[in-house]
Amino acid sequence: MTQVTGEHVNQVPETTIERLPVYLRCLHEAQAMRIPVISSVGIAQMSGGNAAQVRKDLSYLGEFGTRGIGYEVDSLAGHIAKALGLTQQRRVALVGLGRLGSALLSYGGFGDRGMTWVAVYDSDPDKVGTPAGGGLLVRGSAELAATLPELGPGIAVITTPANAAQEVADAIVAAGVRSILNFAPVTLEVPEHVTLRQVDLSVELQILSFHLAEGS
Amino acid sequence: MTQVTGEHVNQVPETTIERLPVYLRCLHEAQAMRIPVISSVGIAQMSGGNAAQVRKDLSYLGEFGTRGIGYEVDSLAGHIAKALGLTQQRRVALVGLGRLGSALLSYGGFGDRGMTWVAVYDSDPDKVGTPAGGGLLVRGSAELAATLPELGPGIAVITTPANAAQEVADAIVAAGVRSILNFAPVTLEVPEHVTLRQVDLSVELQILSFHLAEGS
DNA sequence: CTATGTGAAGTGATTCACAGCA
DNA sequence: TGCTGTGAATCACTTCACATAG
Repeated sequence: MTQVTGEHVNQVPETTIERLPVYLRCLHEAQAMRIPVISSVGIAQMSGGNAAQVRKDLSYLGEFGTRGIGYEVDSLAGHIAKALGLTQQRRVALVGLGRLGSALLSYGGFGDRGMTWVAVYDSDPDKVGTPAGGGLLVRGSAELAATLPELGPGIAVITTPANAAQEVADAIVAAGVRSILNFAPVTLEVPEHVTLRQVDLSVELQILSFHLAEGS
Repeated sequence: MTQVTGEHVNQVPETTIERLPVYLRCLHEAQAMRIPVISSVGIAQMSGGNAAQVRKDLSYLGEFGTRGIGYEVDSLAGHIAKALGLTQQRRVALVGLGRLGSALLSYGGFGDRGMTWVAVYDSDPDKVGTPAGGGLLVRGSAELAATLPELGPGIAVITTPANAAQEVADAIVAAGVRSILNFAPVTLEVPEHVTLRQVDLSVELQILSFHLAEGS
């Protein structure tokens, strides 16, 4: 399940925003294959979408293609990365160093593209002070309110147990963080101006279960 | 990012299906708080949604409420669970026992509600034969085609590296699995009749990054 | 002749607003 | 009176189809 709240007189539709990172990944694959130019049909095939939609999505960002030719891969990747705000490093904090939190930290996939971990918090005293990866030491959750503001992350990831998540979210918001990615299976309440995305693994499985039940 | 493909002369809209597990979670919370009856407004508050939408969503499944009163919590939870196919145990296989795969296995959250792990595969020979949790031993990925059909999972979860995911998906589909939850950051191609959901952590962060860039 | 960019049409989901019922 | 269930209205996204440019 994904959910977004936040400021909205959206120029670009939310559904388009959700596809842009996928297009970007396809363009990086094309770069790796030394493909210099790609058409909307090509992007659609790689991303599992539809060519008209690719064109409309890209048109929200500007006019990057050449009629009769297609899109120059490097240039288009640059434009999408810029639209996504990936040209500046994004500072990200993690709260909750359980198995899932550890997995995210060690996952190089987004360590790469403009995302930098700047802090890791956990409430377990045994973990506090130990290395968390990336040269970071685990901080105690009690320190969160005191230390997060100066670290200045734009994004915080919550991987705490469900019962701690709202309290953590409140502290994160109070520290000025404007975007939250929550993996805890609870509905968080955040102010209007905070963007919240919810990823719930149990919800995903239940959706698949529905389709199995329906499928026969 | 989430994506669904599959058979569709959908009675129930996909967006509704995505909210049902959330409503179910709220009802379980209400049960834990010994609340016997809840209104659409109450469910909306707990789930972060809107009351009219809650009513419309539930109306796709049947007429479970009492006018002037609301919904009986236990009964509604039962109806939603049934609609989601959670009254029967769902057999789930995991492919790729890295950090993320391990985290999912150990996450009790869905071990509970109608989901049972029936097999774990990994390509690392050092892991094969070792205990994976829940009394399961890790099997080699090479065995997948031979052993998965008789284990008969309805759902498979892919947590392999990106470059292995399509091959794994092909084997899974060939083994008769009809629902796939993919965490590998690639666009998978699956036949029409297979339901695919994609969870990409990097994509989620990039979406949040967009909103930061836009927000000021 | 090819492929983009985009109004217009079509489709689907959300919200409204109220009839129906306890 | 209070709250559900639901047509009707609204809003948003997708798809079509073609003018436009190379």
